Amino acid sequence: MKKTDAVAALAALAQDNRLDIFRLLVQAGPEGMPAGAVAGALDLAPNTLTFHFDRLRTAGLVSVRREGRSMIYAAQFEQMNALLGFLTENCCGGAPCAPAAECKPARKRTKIPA
Amino acid sequence: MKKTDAVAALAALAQDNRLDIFRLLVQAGPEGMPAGAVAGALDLAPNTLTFHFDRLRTAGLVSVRREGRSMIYAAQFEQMNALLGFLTENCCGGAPCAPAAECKPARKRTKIPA
DNA sequence: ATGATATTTCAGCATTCATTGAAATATCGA
DNA sequence: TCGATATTTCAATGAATGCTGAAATATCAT
Repeated sequence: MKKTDAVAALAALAQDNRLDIFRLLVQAGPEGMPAGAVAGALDLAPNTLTFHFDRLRTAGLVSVRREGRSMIYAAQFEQMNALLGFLTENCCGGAPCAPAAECKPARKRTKIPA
Repeated sequence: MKKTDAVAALAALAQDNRLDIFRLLVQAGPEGMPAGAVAGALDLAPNTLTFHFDRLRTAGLVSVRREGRSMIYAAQFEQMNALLGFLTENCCGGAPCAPAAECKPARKRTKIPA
């Protein structure tokens, strides 16, 4: 990851609502969740939400896909891992001191038992 | 670490010059380095530098101490580790997936051989 | 096609941010 | 004390940010 990307990702996460949004998506897993659900969960105006999604997407932290009339947003775990890697790689003047932090959710969740 | 602190730390790092400054301090180790040395290394105006140091300090990412007429700034590794912890703790919906990333530089470096 | 649902686009506004220049403060050496 | 060095403070300015409201677009059900 280049410094520019790191700054973009950090800036994207450095805002109350966006950090909430991202954490929600991270917890939702790789399948993501529709914009409306996020709006409901965090009580945000839909246009405000679009604005923040855009910033997260530009930073490569989330992806979108359309599903019917819903837009499904999902966290991009690889980008988050790259950011963690970038932050730790400059640690301790090159001496290996930090294990690379990573988050590898299961690709697809088999149906959750009720 | 509370969300507020995380946002503050992320915002502090989400800027070109400050990310450079912080990385430089991280590489300098816990003993830190004088403001002037940072200014020289990154070619920044001294007042601009003070502005950024302030932001980093408010976010708890650096500390200062006076030494003669120099102000020695040092990275606060614990705060950085707390931030990494915060980012990974919300990973994977609570499932343990990421080892806590940490950076623990030696407290004091014994004289470096020439 | 029509109306309803889901989301985005656009214009505007107050706030915050990063930088600059000039002046102030603190410490050291002679 | 005087001058030099190191850093901070203050005021000003242009740019970016986050939010709001109104209108546009896309999809679905009938």
